[in-house]
Amino acid sequence: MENGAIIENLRARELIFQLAGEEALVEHLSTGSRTLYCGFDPTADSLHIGSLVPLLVLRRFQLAGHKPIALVGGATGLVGDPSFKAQERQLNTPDIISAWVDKIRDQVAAYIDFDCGANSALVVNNLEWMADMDVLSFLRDVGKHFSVNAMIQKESVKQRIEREGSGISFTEFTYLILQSYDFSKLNRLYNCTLQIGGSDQWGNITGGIDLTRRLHGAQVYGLTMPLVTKADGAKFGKTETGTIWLDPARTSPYAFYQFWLNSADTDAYRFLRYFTFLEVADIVALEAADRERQGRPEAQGVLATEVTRLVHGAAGLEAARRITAALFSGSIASLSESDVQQLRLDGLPASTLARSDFEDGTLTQVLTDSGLAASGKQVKDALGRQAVTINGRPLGWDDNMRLAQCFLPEEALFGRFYLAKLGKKKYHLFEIA
RNA sequence: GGAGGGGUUCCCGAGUGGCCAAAGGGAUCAGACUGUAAAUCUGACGCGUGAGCUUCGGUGGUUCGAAUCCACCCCCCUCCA
Repeated sequence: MENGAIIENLRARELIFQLAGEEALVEHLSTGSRTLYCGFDPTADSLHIGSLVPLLVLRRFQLAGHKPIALVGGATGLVGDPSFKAQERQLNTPDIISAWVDKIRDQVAAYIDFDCGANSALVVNNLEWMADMDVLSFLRDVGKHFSVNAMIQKESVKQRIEREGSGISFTEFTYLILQSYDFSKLNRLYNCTLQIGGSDQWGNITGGIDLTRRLHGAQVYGLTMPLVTKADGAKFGKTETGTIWLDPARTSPYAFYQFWLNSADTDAYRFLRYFTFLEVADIVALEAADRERQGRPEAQGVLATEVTRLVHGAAGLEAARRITAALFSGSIASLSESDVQQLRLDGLPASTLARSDFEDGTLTQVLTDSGLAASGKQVKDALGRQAVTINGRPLGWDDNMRLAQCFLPEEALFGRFYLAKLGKKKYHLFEIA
């Protein structure tokens, strides 16, 4: 791809929300290989799929011949970004943040290429330059360039300032300045001239553009991507089981695959643009083909396949599909013993029980403890609707107290496995020790 | 430091002595319908199979009885100094 075609490409993928310095930026990108960055703050020990969009855009830029820098916010994570947050955030300890930084650095590194010559990627931590800055230098050399009048006008903090019942601490208010300083610093260190981020980062990015000009007289640019939304208005990236994380220890490849497979029709094509490297023309063709056909569209399957491979690799995808095939084909009985064991290794939720555990206790207890159900009430509700099965046999309300009859020895797969199912989509494998 | 407003179950938000496990909405879960969709309808939605148990910032108190009243404390917001 030509250096400059990247903007056109991103536009076709609907990945551009706002551009700072549009024409100049296109010109800038067309005339050489540039350095750009995106920041990722450690707010947990893993990124979630919301961060995938900017991460992949970094890679898109790299594929177009530009040099990406992934910045991990070891310093900014200590402060907390107030942008569009309704409430002040709880501060985490430096120890915790530092541990998170390590994990996120590794995670981020998987999406960009560190060994491709001149435009090899970099990962940096803003603690490198923020740690030794003293308060007075900060206030005199950096803070002096910011107008509080302008800062309180930022849309990102407006609700915190104007809304009755909320507020903002000086700490979080200062976040904008820290992130702005990052940009100017990267501009100095690596001649970084573009910052990208989610649309919520617009205020922080323009702050950095202004500061870089004031500090170094350099013209730099910004680009934001749209916030990922869902057709039904629910928050993207969350499911009943919680957030969809990139870390396979937190969200198994199977769960990850299922998440994408369950995308709404109206979202699937947009997500294909956002989260895959498929050509836009191919996505358009797929959409047209799906429209022609009756029944289930192919888009979700393609989406799940592509994104799972991207994040969890071919092996992760393989595992996810294997489980999906086994569970949704209804042919659990046809699985071999090693298949069943493989399911467990592949990330199907599982736990080990002893026969003696069935002597007393209740089914609701067992299913709740296993994590299959959130509460006994849920199990109770499902039992009343024939929505709980073990190895394919539906259980009723009467079975709740008779645990041993739910797990009959003769019904065990290979003498020791029970696959419990709650509703249509939730499974848990029990192995008898 | 002063004056005022506020902290309710995942979120928003009603509730000012018993009828309150706490309205309503959202989110979520399950069932029907389907395509492992959407929309719609139904049910659940603090915990417990159950009797029952534990909740309304915290601690004490008043009362037969408190989310509701009182005292003190903690936290948040607004204005003043």
